[in-house]
Parts: sequence; structure tokens; C-alpha cells
Amino acid sequence: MDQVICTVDVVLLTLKEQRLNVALLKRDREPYKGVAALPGGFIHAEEDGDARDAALRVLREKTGIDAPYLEQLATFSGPARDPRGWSVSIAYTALVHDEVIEKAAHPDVKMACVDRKLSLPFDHKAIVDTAVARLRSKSQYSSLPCYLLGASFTLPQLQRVYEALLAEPINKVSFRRKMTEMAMLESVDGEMEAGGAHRPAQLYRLKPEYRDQLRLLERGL
Amino acid sequence: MDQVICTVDVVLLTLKEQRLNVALLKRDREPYKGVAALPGGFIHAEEDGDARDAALRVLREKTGIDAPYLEQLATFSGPARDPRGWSVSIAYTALVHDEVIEKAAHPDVKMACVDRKLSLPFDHKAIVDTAVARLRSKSQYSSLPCYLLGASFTLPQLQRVYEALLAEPINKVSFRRKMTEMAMLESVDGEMEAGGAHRPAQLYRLKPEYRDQLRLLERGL
DNA sequence: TTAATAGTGTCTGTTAGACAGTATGGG
DNA sequence: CCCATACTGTCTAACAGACACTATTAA
Repeated sequence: MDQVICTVDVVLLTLKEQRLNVALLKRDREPYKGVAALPGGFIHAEEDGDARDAALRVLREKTGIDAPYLEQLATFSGPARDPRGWSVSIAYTALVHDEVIEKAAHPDVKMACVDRKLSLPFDHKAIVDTAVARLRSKSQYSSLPCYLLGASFTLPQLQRVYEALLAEPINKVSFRRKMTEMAMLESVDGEMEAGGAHRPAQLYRLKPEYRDQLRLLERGL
Repeated sequence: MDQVICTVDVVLLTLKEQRLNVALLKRDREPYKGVAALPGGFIHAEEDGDARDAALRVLREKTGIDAPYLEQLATFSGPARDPRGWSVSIAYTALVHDEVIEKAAHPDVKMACVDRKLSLPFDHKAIVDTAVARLRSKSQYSSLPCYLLGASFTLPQLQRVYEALLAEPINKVSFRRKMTEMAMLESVDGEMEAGGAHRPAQLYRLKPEYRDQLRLLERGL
């Protein structure tokens, strides 16, 4: 049997000031010791139930973040991507609200804007690019961007998230029609957004059944 | 380092009489020797450039089919899916025209309709279901179904493929507008579909630049 | 000519976007 | 009151689907 190294990597994304950021971690061992890279690690056959469990474990151990929205991205493989030998990395995308990362406040985790030129070890740049492209693509026709916000949020906030991801303004009336069509939100009564000198916006949250399951539109935004 | 078995599996799909069929191969070794399963095998670190190469190699060795449309589906993993131990299978979907399979005429390959109840070893049923769901979903907004036809085909043929995959009739005028919008086809001049006592249909083929690259619609069919 | 299917012009209903109006908070 | 932003009603433009009409072949 040919020896193949089997790892998972996590592209942990969040929005900071309307810009997509990815979590990078200073590597604590060779190869690339001390270099910022995606949180990742070997699959532990004795403890991990599957690759997804491994990704959740790695994220918890390395960043202190627990149970984010997580979906499999793709698997990257080949003899050259890791100097230790022929390797497979099952990559996952995790989406969290900015606050989750700030609360975890892990000292070795640095957020980097994905629009900047990133210089990353292994093929991590390609993995990040794939994750970002997938997120932006799915934002056109799904509820995925909701996971970049907290437990409750207003429609104007959500629209700004979609607009940041799609990098284009969205018609307010159409946006609201589409959110109604997706029928994934329920209003949180009585609670309104605090803040400015203006009418406060209604708060919403994902219906429980869609907390882990995407909602799709027949026709995109 | 924990020992993880690293394999690839291929869901080779084709349309036979407007029904999606998957290629199954009688296994020639344990486990499940003699049982029909997806074509698959171990990654060979010395010869495979990456997992995709492994999938192409496996498909060529086991079915005689070379260079089909191939895309990564997902990776399946866990301690229980293979009796030999904790395993990872990087699954690929291959699409080919029915004739390609008939010409290969591999004696151990049997096509099975995916709508029938399939009893498959490992987690191959789940892999097939995932591949079929992905294909049907992408058929709503992409050129993917083209790869289930040969090098050239007519628009009525292509529409029947879309209708078979989506399991619903499509408006002819809209369908043609959408194909024009995708702008992935070029007419094959002078050549017409032979056959019935009626006006023959114009033949088209994928433009060279889209032979291996999907074309997407802004808004689905 | 008829039958059968290919391909198109056009009308209509549906949907998306523009715009302007009302609603509701703070100052 | 004013301003700012949330929300909504409604008009218009764009698009999708229905339908009918023409085109082209074989018998």
C-alpha cells in the first residue's frame, strides 16, 4: 500500500467591516514552522468519527472555536503540496460571526483579508481561493451568508452582508421579497436594533430547522 | 501517525433511454469480492499526480473508458465504511455518452438505473445518491447535461436530456433562449440529424473552450 | 398532399427593479 | 419640527412561458 498523508484543513471565514477575512494560524511545527497557514492537522483514526469530526476537532484545538457552520469544500491532493510526501487534504469551509472569533481571542490566530495578496504555505492559497469563490457563488442563490452573522440580525444587516459578498448593490425590495421567499427567517418580537437616530429595524433569526441546513432559491437574487 | 486507507471511487453516469444509469463493476477481490460496486481503488503515490489522476487511471483500468468529463464530487470518510479500517474515499463523478460505454464493452461493467433500489457495498449507495443529486441540481443552471451526449447533438436531443434529468417538461422557446444565452454551442454546418419523416434538426457541438469547462446561467432554466 | 418534428414571432402573465411614499425612532 | 433609516405600495421594464405559425423533410 502506498503511503499517503491524510489531513484536514479549515478555511474559517468571517466578515470584518464588510470584508471577508480568513483565519490564519502560526504553525507550531515543521514544515513551515512559524509561518501563518490554515488551521489543519492529521486525521486521528482512533478518535475522529469522520473527516468532518476531524475538522471540528482541529478547529476547536487550534482556535478555540466550537461548532461553527461547517461544510466540506473539496479535497486537495498530490505529491508536491506537502514536503513530507504524497498528501491528501480534505478542506472544509467554516463560517462564523466576527464576534465568535473575538470572543475566542486565540493569541496565535490572525485574521487576514482575502482580497489582499496572501502568501501561504502548501497549496493553502488555492484552498482559500476555492472557498471564497464557492461562498460568493452560493451567496447568489442561498441562505449561506446568514452564517456570517450572529444568532439574530436585521434585514438591512443581512443585505449588507450579501452586498459585501457579491460586491454589488442589491435592490432593497427584491432582497426582501427573496428573503421572504426563502422562508428561513422568523422575527424576534419586541427586540429591535439599538443605535441611531432613526427607526429601528426588526430583528430576525434563522428558524431552528435551518440552523444547519442551507435554503436555496429557485432563481438567484 | 494514524493509518488511513486512501482511495478514489468513480460514479460513472450515463443516460440510457432517458434514464440515468450508473456503472457498477463486479469486485475482483475482498472485501465484497464478486459484489457489484463503484469502480474504485487505492491511490498509487508513485504514479498518480493527484486524486483526479487516480480516478482517471482507475476508470481506464477497470472500465476501459478514457478521459471522460470528470469532476470531484465529495470525500467520504470514517472507520466503518470499509471493513479494512478507517478510510477516505475521494469520489468523482464522470459523465459520458451511452455510446462510449457500449464501445468500451467491458464484460464486468453493468449499468444500473439509479432510480431502482440499489444495494451496494461500502457507502457506495450514499455516494451514488450524492452524485445524482448534484447532477440534477446543476442541470438547473449549467451546461453539465451536455456531457451526457456525444460530440455533436441537436437541440431537441439536448432538451430531452435536460427534461430527463429534471424530470419535468421544459418550454421549448425558453430552453432555446437559455442555450443561446449560455453561448457554449456552435453549429456544425451542413450536418443534420438523419432519421424520421420530418424536418431534420441542426447539429451543434460544444465550443472547444467549453469541452472541459462548465457554463453557468445567471438564472436557471 | 399529409404527417411529423424543427424552429421562430409574438402575445401575455410573472417577476425584478426603480421610485416614491409612509413609519418610527432620536435630537 | 427635522433627519435618518426602516419598511411598503405601486409603476415599469425585463423575462419566461403559451401558442400559433412557418420550415423542411419522407412517404
